[in-house]
Amino acid sequence: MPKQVDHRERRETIARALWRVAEQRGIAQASVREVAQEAGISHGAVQHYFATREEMLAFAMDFASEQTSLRVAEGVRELGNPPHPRDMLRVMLTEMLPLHPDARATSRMSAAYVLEALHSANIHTRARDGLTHGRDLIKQIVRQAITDGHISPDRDPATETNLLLTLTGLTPLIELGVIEPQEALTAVDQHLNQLFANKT
Amino acid sequence: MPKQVDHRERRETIARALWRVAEQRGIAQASVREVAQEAGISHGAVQHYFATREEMLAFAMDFASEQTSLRVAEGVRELGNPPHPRDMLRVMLTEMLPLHPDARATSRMSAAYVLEALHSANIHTRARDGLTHGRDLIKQIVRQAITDGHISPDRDPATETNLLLTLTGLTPLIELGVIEPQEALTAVDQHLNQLFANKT
DNA sequence: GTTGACATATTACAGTTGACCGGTAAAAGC
DNA sequence: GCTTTTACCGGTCAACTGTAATATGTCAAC
Repeated sequence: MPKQVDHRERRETIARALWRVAEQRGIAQASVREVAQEAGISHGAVQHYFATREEMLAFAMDFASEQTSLRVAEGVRELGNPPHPRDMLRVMLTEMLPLHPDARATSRMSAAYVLEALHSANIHTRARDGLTHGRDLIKQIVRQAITDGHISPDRDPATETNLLLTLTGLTPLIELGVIEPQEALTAVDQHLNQLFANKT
Repeated sequence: MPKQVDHRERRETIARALWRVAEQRGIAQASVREVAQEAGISHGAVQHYFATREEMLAFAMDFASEQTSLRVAEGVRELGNPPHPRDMLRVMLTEMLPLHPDARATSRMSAAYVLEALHSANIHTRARDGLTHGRDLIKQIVRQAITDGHISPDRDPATETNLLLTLTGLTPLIELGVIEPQEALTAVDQHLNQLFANKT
């Protein structure tokens, strides 16, 4: 057997280097050479792990989604047992917003992901499936919360789910410094207050 | 006097060509040459109107914001007199969402604008100021609506304004086909219902 | 019809890009 | 020792980029 390296780990290292370049200089500047330099390896090495730049970008984007999911899972695990649906939704939303360094990196990759999806059939499918999956998770929580009497049965699960996802629209306001992180949290809590109004 | 050309109009023509390229192939593909070809002129002509590519992009983005404002103003003008604050907010929000071709073009430019602002101090300032201005307009409407008794005085104008702006977060869901335009409108109306609950 | 100002087109240049390829080093099996 | 497989490097090439310099076209005033 030849010299062995954890392929997956290498790719993740390169992906994180790409995140840093994208965060500081934009996705457009994330060339193979630039990312290689950021990762401290030769551009030939990057090519060894990613046949094309497109493949590298796609992996870095999927990796960002994956890491976000892991952070959410971690946050939910720290909640009481069983966790209150309101707290679960709050964790999900706050981890999707750029409120701390890790979340900011993945948030920016997600933004670039969506923009790229608009003119790349390949990425479009993956982004859509990912979003649909996340939406279904939230919808299930909302449905269960209605069943358990935490949310008024008058509410339409689908519409309320869309409105919850909509809170990620705070991202541009935070990123551009139009509002403070604290104001974003206030807005999230206010929305959740309304959703869980007059209930436990 | 020499042959005269409406400078502003030419720049807008080029900007619209840039929109088309950006919409179909992404901002990254919006090179001087590509835009020139889309506009049906030589790339030298584009240079005549925009010294640099960056200047061209900045103009196209500002032009998009401007056109959105014009569409909003037009929509508000078509309302009753005096217009109900709820209707005004609805027009603003629906014109910012990619629900028809013009709005989609400007929406995509806005998205690219924000992404670009994250690593360009120049654009950052302009994007932030533009967003802050729009936010102040909405906040003023919310304040007035509270004064006029359309919205409960229990609501905090700043937070409610942030939540209204947040509805632009429906954009990715619409663009990726996760939800239908009709569902987006339902969500907007549901949010406005809650905001104007128990009031006229 | 000459001039001057501006619009547009052409060409050139230097730099960067992604992709490709040959070569080398290292590790493991034979 | 030899071969095979994997990891990595560095160079090369064609294509494309933004931009500058230059040339040509156009039209109105004098």
